[in-house]
Amino acid sequence: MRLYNTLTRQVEPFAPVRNNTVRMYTCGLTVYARGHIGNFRTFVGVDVLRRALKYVGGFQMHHVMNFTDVDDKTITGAEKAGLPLREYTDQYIQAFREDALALGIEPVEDTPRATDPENLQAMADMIKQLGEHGHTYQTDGSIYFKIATLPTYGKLARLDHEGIQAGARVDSDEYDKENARDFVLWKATKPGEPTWDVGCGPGRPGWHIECSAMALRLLGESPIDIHTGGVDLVFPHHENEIAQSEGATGKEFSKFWFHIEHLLVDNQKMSKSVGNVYTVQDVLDRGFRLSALRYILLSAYYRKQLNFTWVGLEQAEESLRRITDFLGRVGGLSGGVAHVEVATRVAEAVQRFDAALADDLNTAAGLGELFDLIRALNIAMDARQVGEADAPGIQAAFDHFDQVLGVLSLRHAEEATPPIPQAEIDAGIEARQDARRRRDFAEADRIRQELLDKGVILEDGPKGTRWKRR
RNA sequence: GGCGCCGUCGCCAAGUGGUAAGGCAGAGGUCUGCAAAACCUCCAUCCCCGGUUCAAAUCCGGGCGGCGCCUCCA
Repeated sequence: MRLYNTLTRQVEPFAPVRNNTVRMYTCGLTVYARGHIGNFRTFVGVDVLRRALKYVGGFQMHHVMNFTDVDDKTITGAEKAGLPLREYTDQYIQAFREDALALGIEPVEDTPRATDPENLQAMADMIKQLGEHGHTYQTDGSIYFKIATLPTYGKLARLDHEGIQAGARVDSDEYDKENARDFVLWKATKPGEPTWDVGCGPGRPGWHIECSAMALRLLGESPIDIHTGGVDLVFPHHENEIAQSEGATGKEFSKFWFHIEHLLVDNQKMSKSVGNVYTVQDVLDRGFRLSALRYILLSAYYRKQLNFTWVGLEQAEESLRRITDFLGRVGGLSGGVAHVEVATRVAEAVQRFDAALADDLNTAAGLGELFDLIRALNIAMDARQVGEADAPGIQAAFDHFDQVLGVLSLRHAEEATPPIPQAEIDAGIEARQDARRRRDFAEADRIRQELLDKGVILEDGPKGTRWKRR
């Protein structure tokens, strides 16, 4: 398996440093609001990485994804809502879990929260360690990381430090720093803010320290194998995580840095001021299924910006329909022996699919292989060169594709939920069959239209009539 | 201002030196009570201009256009 590494700006062969288990950390959501579809591009992208490592690479996973449940936004939000911080962030964590599930994102092994006592303790320990190594200083009860003490600072982002220093838009925090590039590890208590005293003086953690501390606490000794997140985290977040972790341990923090490009809406980054922020719920409200959203996210290379449009969602619906229709056709095969040619063609497709995914997660090329196989098998089925005995092998191949893509099973679950009671559909199909036998086609068409209006499409095939969701 | 990415058919999107995958949409046909689905056929020379090469969408230079990062941010 080969992956692009932001640290080296190159595609490199990947293997876990320790044994067969990949130790991976993902910077999760800051839970001050419901996650938007841009957030979920990242999380679906990470999910595909995770699945590819498991099902193509054959590795085990120890995957940590955190929730940032304390920062300026969560504190302000909780205050506005009149809720305790923990209670306020709970609701968005819950919402994230629901959205993630609905998008077919596999649960990860650990989902720590910054304010869990053991994590705050780990942060304090790391800050102490940094102090012992001479990387910190204090001002007014806050503790800062002194970048000048770490010569390798900037190796990930490769930014022009002089430029940062001279820039007018540097951190406008009220906290005093010796140097604009320095960043805060622990913020001294301010009136009305939540505060913890775990050995760094009363206060709350800076943003970056939580990820360093939780990653090493849960994944063990560095280097970990992969650290992931959205591109916008490269600087300063990930750069600072490296500074903290490597400053504290003296060892490399992570072998691979994996970043997912932004989802754009209307060709722009989503932002509240532009008014182009959509949530998972918004997609549902427009009558789309989340399998279509996941499909869109899968249809482009993760390192390229992806422009989200509603037209694109419609196209994704249709593409997905082609796959599920094909699978339905395979499921309806009857009679006939197994064909060697079919098995060979299927094996070829699986092999190519895996190769595409192993090549830095080329899901678009993988989908291309999948559709090529569909065409080939459709032609073969028309020529009656595919038998019922071939079906399990074909099914197994698509199950494999979907272990990585995670979109067909999602679609299946959606399809299985009828828009109207199953009995009503069955009754309609039955009544229509009667009408057709009587050659009362007007009545047959009326019934079909009636069901269509209720969101059920009927299709007549050799094995009778089947239905699917509109 | 600094750094970086991108520009491939109407739309989406692979391909990064050997003569343009795939999906959606569209046109014609086969099949069907009619549909739907499926199948067949058709549908691009890769933003522009130079250069390197036997050979470039793919490499180099210069334009034009879009986006992102440099500040909280997926």
